[in-house]
Amino acid sequence: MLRLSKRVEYGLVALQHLARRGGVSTVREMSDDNGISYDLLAKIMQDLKRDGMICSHQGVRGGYTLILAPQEITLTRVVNALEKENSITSCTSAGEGCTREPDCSIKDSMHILQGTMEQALNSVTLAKLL
Amino acid sequence: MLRLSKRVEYGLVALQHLARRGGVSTVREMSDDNGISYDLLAKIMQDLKRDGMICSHQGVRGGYTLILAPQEITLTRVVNALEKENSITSCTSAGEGCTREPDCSIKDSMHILQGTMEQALNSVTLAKLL
DNA sequence: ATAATATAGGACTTTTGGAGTCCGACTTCG
DNA sequence: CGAAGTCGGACTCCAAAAGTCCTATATTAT
Repeated sequence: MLRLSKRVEYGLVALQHLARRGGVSTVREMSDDNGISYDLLAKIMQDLKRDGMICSHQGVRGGYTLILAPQEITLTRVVNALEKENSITSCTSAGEGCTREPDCSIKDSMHILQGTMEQALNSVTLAKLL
Repeated sequence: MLRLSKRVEYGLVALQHLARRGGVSTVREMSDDNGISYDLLAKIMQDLKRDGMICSHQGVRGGYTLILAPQEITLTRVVNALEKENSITSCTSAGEGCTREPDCSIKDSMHILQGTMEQALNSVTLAKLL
């Protein structure tokens, strides 16, 4: 369907929340404010933290904080942080590879397309979503 | 996963086949040559025909023919012909609508993103895949 | 100390859409 | 007529996404 996953969608909502308010926000606060499953968002925040765009503080008065400038956070980065695969076809996936080998007729074309898409995702930053 | 569906992938392979060879090709010929399920490709060709980019001839010596110039066939058009939905999020879908209404904070942003993606898909034509 | 609040994360179930199959009908040419 | 095509509905199957549940660990306020 060529659709962003809910994980990415929720991740963007949360990042937007952090950027707009500044400082520390808890998962509970963000999930309640935006009608997102708490458990699901909690996992997403962990992934975003692993990437390094936010940091966490455990315990009472804890939560998450944005540590990169919104201009620095591209959609490509968010997608890569929250999804295992992001290749446009199996042809362009390192893990899978083209099933029509060795005579796949569109492999080269798909690599070009892959680049075009990544360029599009790269042109969108969190700053543009505020 | 932000991946093109197999329907679109197979559709592109078939369109490329038609463009390269010219004239009439049967589904059997295209499916055998490219290792694609016959039944699946048959449905795809019907959808491409409904769109108007190819025409069909039934009966013996029948098959499909490309009736538009490769430069005229954009990826957007192929995707629209082969997939019911192509909106980047439910927010940007006419049929679904945003579930975080009426206070969805990313709806506007997603429409911008939607435009960016369509622009990327529009920049790729069948002519570039030959 | 301890209770409350928060993240960390494994394991699981449910839901959904894509992918693929099967079968019967209709059409056309030789 | 019969072979070779497209046409199209109605399925099954499967993997990935989406969502849930539960326990552990860390931190702070009292």
